[in-house]
Amino acid sequence: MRLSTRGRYGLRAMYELALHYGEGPIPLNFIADKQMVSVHYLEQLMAKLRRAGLVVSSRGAQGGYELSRPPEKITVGDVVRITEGSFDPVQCLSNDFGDDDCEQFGDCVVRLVWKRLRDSTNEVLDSLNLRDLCDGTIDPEDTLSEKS
Amino acid sequence: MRLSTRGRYGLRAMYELALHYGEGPIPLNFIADKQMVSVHYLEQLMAKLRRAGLVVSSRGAQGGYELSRPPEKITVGDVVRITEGSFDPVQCLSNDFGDDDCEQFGDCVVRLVWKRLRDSTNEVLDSLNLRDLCDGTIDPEDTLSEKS
DNA sequence: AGAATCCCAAGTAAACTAATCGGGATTCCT
DNA sequence: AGGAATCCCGATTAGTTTACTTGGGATTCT
Repeated sequence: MRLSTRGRYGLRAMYELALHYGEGPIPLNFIADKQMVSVHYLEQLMAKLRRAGLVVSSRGAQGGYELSRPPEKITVGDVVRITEGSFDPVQCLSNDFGDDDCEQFGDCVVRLVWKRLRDSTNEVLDSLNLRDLCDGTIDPEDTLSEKS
Repeated sequence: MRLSTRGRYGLRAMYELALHYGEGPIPLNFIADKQMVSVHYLEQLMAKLRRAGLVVSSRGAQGGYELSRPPEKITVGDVVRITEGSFDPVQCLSNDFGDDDCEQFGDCVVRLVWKRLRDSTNEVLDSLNLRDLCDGTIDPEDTLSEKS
């Protein structure tokens, strides 16, 4: 249950883009410098995020990446689901898994456990958006912050 | 963010032991048959659980494994943390990670996200014990069941 | 004695991770 | 027009992890 660098770098990159939202395209080498990651590796992550429609890119000099919509419209879950893959802890929770693929699909007790785990993961990560990260108002103690 | 077979088989094995709690030692081949897993592979998982004190073993004929305490005293989190490893999604959340190991340790925004993720994971998995699994009273819709 | 079981350590094929490498296609700026 | 800056794409690779398998030894019951 460890996040890969894809999810970590991906979110950090998106956080950086959120900080500079509205300032035009930000080149990857700017982000790479801040994070000590190779531009090439970041490119792979950004390609995924671009195909998913979370960022738009402009090529050529003065080009770069920017968020496709305002930071408050992009949740942490949006980002991590793309870069890291879905949160389904087990295969039998994914959409393309049929009843026939596991003989005890219907009444599998442990499956309910993994379902809860997935749901709570989605809930936590979707309760935070990129604006929240920029504002720095996340309470480290709260698990699920109630936004008043 | 996918669970390995260790966490899945481990919990299923413990669920099986919980179902037969009080009936004396259950041999591994009984569990292996039900789960279509090799006895040898299960042995590796049970070794971890035994070293962690969650099960006790008896050797020789008529031997096997049994829970070291009643099912309601063992949470799903207890089991999965042992077989799967801790839930720290990133290294900088683990105990042996010092402030010096990451220059922005103190005021790292994304780290707060991963912290929340870890806390909610622990919360969900510790809210269920092996007795709950046996009772079959888990509501598939609830993320965190309130036991009344 | 012999069967059933747990115990331990090593080996292994396949997949995955985290990159790196090399080059091509656009676009801006002068 | 030329050159620099940038994104874009696909291949390769070293290292790690996963999910086992193999082979045997120790203990206990009958």
